[in-house]
Order: sequence, then structure tokens, then C-alpha cells
Amino acid sequence: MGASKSESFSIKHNEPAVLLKALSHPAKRAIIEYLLSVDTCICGDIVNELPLAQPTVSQHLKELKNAGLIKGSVEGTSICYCINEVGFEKINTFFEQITRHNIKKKSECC
Amino acid sequence: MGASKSESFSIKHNEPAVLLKALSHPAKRAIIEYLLSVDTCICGDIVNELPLAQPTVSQHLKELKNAGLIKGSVEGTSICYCINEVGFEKINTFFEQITRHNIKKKSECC
DNA sequence: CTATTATATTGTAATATTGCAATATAAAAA
DNA sequence: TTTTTATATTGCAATATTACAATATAATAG
Repeated sequence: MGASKSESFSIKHNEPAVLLKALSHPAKRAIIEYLLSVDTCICGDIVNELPLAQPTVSQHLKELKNAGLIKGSVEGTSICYCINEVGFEKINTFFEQITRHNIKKKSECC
Repeated sequence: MGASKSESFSIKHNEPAVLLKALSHPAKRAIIEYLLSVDTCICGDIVNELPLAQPTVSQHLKELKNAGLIKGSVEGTSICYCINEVGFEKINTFFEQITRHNIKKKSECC
């Protein structure tokens, strides 16, 4: 009856899951890609760059920050956001583990 | 007004996004982890292993297959599923690109 | 053919996510 | 202090996702 049985499952890889989920969302990925593309750190430029309202962008930034994919620092009235390498390193580690496991069992069926 | 402005954004990395989204879901990740943990290929064992009903597992398997993360082959009445390395390689490539980009700009702000 | 076993599909209820208008907050400028 | 500028929060409507019961399909066994 209904959605989300999240609690029933191992939280072993929960942190990577948060990162992956964030990156799988088009708007969030667009924000990440924009952050990767600009040399200097930006703030409300994202609102001008993407077809999203300010509150929407603000919320995505908050979630990306909570996930550990971006960092933000206050600069006067504006806030400067940039990529947080730590989050991406965590994803890499997660996938390295999976890939190692995977290669070991490679092509045993199907 | 409402959710999902997916169309508005670049589909450049859409395929990786599908993979990431699948992996970010607890039940789907549990299925993947189970598939990684067993030596031989399995089928309806997943239903016994996870706290999910058969139709639910079936649907997740379908989506994982469409995403390119698993493969399935018919064996009599049952169907044998296993990891599809191709999908994981695509994710790896996607992250290598991002990481390369990322390291180049490392710590320029915040 | 009928029964059994294994999986897929359909329909639907419960829940989660997304996006934004309206509003609030915070810092600097006037 | 008032205004301006930049961002965050709240509340809600629209949409998407999830899970499962009921049912359908497919292959094999008898």
C-alpha cells in the first residue's frame, strides 16, 4: 500500500544513494554542470541560466549542499556556490567497490 | 505548477542519469547488491530475499533491465537475471569526465 | 488438455517529489 | 531607518513514483 519501503533496506550505501539521486535529477544535474563549466564561483547566476524560478533553484542548491555535492560561502548579500569534491570522491569510491565486485563475477550467466 | 521540467534540460547525460536514478532507489540498489553477492544467476530468489511482493520485484527488474544495469535470459519457466557490466561502465565513464573537470577547477572558491 | 510454476501486466491507492507564488530574512546602500 | 538586492522558507498544487492485489501470460509437467 503506497510508496517508499526505504527503511526496510540496508543503509550501508545510503550516503552514495543520496548523491546519486541528486545527480539523477535533471535540474540538479544542470546546476552541477553549470558549476563545473564556470571558472569563478557563482550564486544567483544559476537563476538566470536555468529555466527555473528563484525559489526552485534555492531549494535544489540546499539539497545539493546537504548531499555534499556543493559548497556555499556568504559574500555580502550573495552566496557563492561551488563544487564540493568530497561528494564526488565518495561516489567514485562507491563505484570502484561495485566495479571490483562486478568484474570478479563477470559474465557468469546470461 | 507541478513537477518535472526534465524536457527543459540538456539530455547530454540523460543515459547516465537513468542509471544513477535506478541505483539511488533503495529497493533497486538492494536487488543490485544481491545480484552482486550471489555467484550463480538468480531469478525469483529476489522475491524471497527482499521484503517486497513479486509484482514489485518484477517491476524493478524491468526498470533495471531498461536502464541497462542488468540482463535477463529465459531458462525454462524461470528467468535468470544478472549484472550488465555495460551499464556500470557507462556510469564510470560519466564520473571520470566529471571528476577530470572537477579536479582542474579544484578549490577555486568557498 | 489441465495443473503447476514462474514471471509479467494492469489498475489503483499511498506516498514522494517538484516547482513556484507569496512571504520572510539578511546584508549592504542610500 | 528605509530601500534595495540576494537568497531562503512556507504552503500548496501538479506530477511522478512506488507497492501491491488481481489477473494475465508462458513454459513445462502430468
